Amino acid sequence: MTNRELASPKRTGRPRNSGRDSANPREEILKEASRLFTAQGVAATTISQIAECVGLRQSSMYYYYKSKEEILSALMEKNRESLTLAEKLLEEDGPVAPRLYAFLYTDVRQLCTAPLDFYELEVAALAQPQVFAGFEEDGDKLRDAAAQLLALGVDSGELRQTDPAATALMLLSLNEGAQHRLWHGRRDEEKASANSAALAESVADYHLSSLLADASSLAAVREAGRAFVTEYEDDEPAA
Amino acid sequence: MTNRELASPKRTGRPRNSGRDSANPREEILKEASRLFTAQGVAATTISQIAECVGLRQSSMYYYYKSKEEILSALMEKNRESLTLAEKLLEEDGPVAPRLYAFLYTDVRQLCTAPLDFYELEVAALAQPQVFAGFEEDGDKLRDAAAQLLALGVDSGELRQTDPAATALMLLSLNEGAQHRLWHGRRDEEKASANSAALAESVADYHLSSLLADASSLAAVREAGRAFVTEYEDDEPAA
DNA sequence: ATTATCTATAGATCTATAGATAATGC
DNA sequence: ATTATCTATAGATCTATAGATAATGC
Repeated sequence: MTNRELASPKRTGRPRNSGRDSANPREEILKEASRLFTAQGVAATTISQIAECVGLRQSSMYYYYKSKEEILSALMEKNRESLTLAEKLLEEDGPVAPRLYAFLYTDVRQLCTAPLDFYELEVAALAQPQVFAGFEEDGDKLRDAAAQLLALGVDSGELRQTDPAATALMLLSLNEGAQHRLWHGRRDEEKASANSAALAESVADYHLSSLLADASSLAAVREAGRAFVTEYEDDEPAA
Repeated sequence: MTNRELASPKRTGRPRNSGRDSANPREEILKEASRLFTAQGVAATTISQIAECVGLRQSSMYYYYKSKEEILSALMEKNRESLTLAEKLLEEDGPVAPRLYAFLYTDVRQLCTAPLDFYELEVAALAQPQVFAGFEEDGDKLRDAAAQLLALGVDSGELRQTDPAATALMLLSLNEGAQHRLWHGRRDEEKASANSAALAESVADYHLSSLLADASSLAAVREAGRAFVTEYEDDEPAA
């Protein structure tokens, strides 16, 4: 509010009618777009609505993004993090269960703090197959990584006997379902972020209760898993 | 194909341009609509497209449904069955675990064989709050029923110690997430229906592995649970 | 001169209504 | 006469482009 004068030291270009200004319009468009997409659904949201929220005229949006699909593509890029973590975790040594815990915890957190409900992205991908090429492929890779972790754990005896591929589907289905519940009830941005950590822990606990051969080891697995999580969190600089 | 003459013994009203005919246009519209909604998303589907698939002109759709929202409301009615089952199961006597199994199994099956991906309904509900009044309410009731079953099982010692309300969320999240995965990969109607029974069993097994105090009782619980399922399936006449 | 915005608008849908029409029913 | 469809179309959006304009930069 009060930073309007401070933050705009003589910007170039014609001023906005709305008076509002932005240091990084591309980012602000993504932010408002994801808010509207979540509140109304992607298809029900128009370029005009996004423009209005940002403080621009409808046609000025085309200076930044040529279409709604370009906005979605940009948002998608932010949804690809847990795959790299999963692949790193596969290469670690030592017990599997804590790595599985870390994977599950991080996946839920990432889904919950991503800029857009995962299901909305999926539906958008349906309508625009060519734009969203890598999308399905990433999903397959994530499922494979989870299945590999599970297979390792079954072999080592840490996890009870299950079919890794089928169980990987259970893992990812619950993660996404849980994510969706959090998003769907979302009105309060702050609260959702706080809740995402608690939710991620509940989900990871639930999975390991189902999977561990020795249920009494849960507490120790959880603690070791958390160590991985903080380690990898520190790797990436805070956004 | 060859039943065209047999099936249309002198119908009243102006004939369709398309030549095609239908004994129950309202039902056929719902069928084609849900097919298109699933393939493209609700918002991306137009009345014209539905009309074309049914073999009608766009404006003739208004003879049956006044808007896309009316079509959605009609589809929603078919998504309300597992709530009644859950409430019946709460009133049964005897061990809780088999009842929980039956509830979970039936919920997944119902979600998978419903005419529309549950998430699509939710997004539609967002956009049309007044039309979809009872929708959120039904979801709350279902969650409460699941929590009550869990609480009973924890009290009786059949299930391990958990927070019933939080765990109920896990149950329903996985069910919906699993349902969504099946729908999303859907091209082949026949196959999806066959898979839904296998998926429902996997999901119910996974949950009970997580929840049972004594993991070795799973096989017995599954069998007792199946008995409930067939009992209640026989109650309702086949659609 | 460059940049970021604006206004105006053509064209493409999509919705929803009015009124005509082609069957059967009586 | 009744029913189920049709054709035609007004009105409401929404998209996407062309070209003008109001700042700063040099």
